[in-house]
Amino acid sequence: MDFISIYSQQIARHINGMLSVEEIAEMMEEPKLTQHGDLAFPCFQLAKHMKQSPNEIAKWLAEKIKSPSIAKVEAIGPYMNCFMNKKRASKQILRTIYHQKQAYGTHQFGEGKTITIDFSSPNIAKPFSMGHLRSTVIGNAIALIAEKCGYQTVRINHLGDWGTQFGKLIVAYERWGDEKTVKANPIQALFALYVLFHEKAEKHPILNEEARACFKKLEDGDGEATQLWTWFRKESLKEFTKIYELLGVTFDAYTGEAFYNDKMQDVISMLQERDLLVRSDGADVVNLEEADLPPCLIRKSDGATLYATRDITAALYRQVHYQFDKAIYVVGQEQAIHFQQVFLVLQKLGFDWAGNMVHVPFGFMLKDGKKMSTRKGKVVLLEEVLAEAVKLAEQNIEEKNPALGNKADVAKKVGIGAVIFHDLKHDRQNSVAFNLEEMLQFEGATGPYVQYTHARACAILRKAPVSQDMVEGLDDEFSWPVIKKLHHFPEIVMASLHSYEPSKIARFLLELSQEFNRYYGKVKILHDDPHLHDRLVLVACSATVLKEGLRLLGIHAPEEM
RNA sequence: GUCCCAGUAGCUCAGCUGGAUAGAGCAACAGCCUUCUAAGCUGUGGGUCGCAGGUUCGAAUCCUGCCUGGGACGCCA
Repeated sequence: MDFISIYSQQIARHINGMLSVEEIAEMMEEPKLTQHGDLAFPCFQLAKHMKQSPNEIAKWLAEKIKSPSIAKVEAIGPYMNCFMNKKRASKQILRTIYHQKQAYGTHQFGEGKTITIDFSSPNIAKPFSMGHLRSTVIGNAIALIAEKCGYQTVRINHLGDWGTQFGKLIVAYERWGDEKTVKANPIQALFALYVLFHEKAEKHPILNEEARACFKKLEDGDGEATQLWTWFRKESLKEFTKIYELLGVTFDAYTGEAFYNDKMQDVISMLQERDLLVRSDGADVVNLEEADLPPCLIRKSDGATLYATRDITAALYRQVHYQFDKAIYVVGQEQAIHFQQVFLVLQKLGFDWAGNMVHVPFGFMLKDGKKMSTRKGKVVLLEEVLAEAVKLAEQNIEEKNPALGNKADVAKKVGIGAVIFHDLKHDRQNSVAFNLEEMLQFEGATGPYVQYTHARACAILRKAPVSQDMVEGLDDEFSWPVIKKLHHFPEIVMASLHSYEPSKIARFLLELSQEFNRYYGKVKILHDDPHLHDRLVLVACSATVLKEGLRLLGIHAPEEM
């Protein structure tokens, strides 16, 4: 049941091949105003071919079109507005959804293919800040959407557990830290040391060199440094796991940067064999001038490796290990050049699959108009924000539905859903200004609004469950906007994956909720008349799509709230 | 200096593969719960779509230049 092809085919029949069905479909528009029908075909192009005014053509052609699927075609100016046969269309749409249930919107084009998704990837020994929320929820949603499209996904948490920062941390710990403080409150203590290091290093730059030397020691397998590193990493993971559980995010691998420490030599040798490695100011780089990119640093002058070295190594490992058809990196936009460099170096090494790697950038979480800086200690902790959201949800429940059974569970789903949805409803490229008040808003265009709509639908179905599978279809003007929205879900899922934009689903859910709530306000669903059953099917289908859409964003849909 | 992203209602944002009268939410104001969950619905007010050119029958949307904000640009990640 594809409105556009039905209408396009009808038009093509009467225009003597001046335009192909595909060309017609391409021009088809969805009118902004409901009184303009379900589809609009502008006649400007035809006017050129037929050497008549578009208005005349619209008038003439509108009268020719006859199809059981189309109720009427109306010429308004140069437009031919098509009104679908609501009864017939809704019958098919509702049947499909009611029959497929949560499988509605599933695609097969990804079957047999694997996508690796590198996301979240927080730095060890630092608290999980609001800044990490974006990568985590966007990556998680993309993984869920990809799975809905048939792909097998490998979710990789490329932990920032290696690099000069550990040199800094170890130096700071040895100078100013003590075991007791760190043991008592690991992340906080380590983070304090990290911030302290940056403060001191500003006055005494020599500390930076000390840190670099210390990281080199770590890379070379120095016992004491390795012991500290192992400890720091373990404590951090414990902390992160708590957050991931709260958010409901899972990973298939926690292979961080350190994992590739003993695998990088192969890459360096490969680059040397192909004469790609060049000495420059004492460091080893790959020149990328031909692509107008700055050189990619592979090895520092002290011989230690860099971020790019590890990412290249990781890509090779992943290709061998997972044989990905596509590799996605959900990492902030400030790293765009880095990924261009990494992908290009892999291409220069002769790996064709480097063309299947894509950086999915996103905007910053801003605080006071600026990027949050971990180095200066200016962070907002995600854990605190989540706790605040859950608390607020609890208050809301107490106020609005005190009789609710499992309050704590629902509060968690609603509070956390609000935070995730707030992040995902924006275009991923846009920066998001951190605004706690806005994030904890439960009314209007929010996650709880969608959840509430779902809960409302569920409440009706509890009172009057759908009793049989037959669907006759609805032809009233109130249900039609809801049915049309439901019909769009599969294409939204696909578009959302192709553009790596979970926000498309988030906005779709808001629109669907709005249409459903309008319907709910205008029509007494449980009214006992011959259409009761079909209305209940519509409610059931709406609930299914709302729940499934939220699931794709990593958000729960409680049945009561 | 070069490159990337953004600039649309008081605020937060959709719309951007060109098409009819530029849409939501928040905030403000006015209504709607003896009837399916008011975390909802209905209505009112609010816009030189950053600026200036250009392409086109038609530009918020495409092109060029400029302005503003954010970011990136070899030994951090």
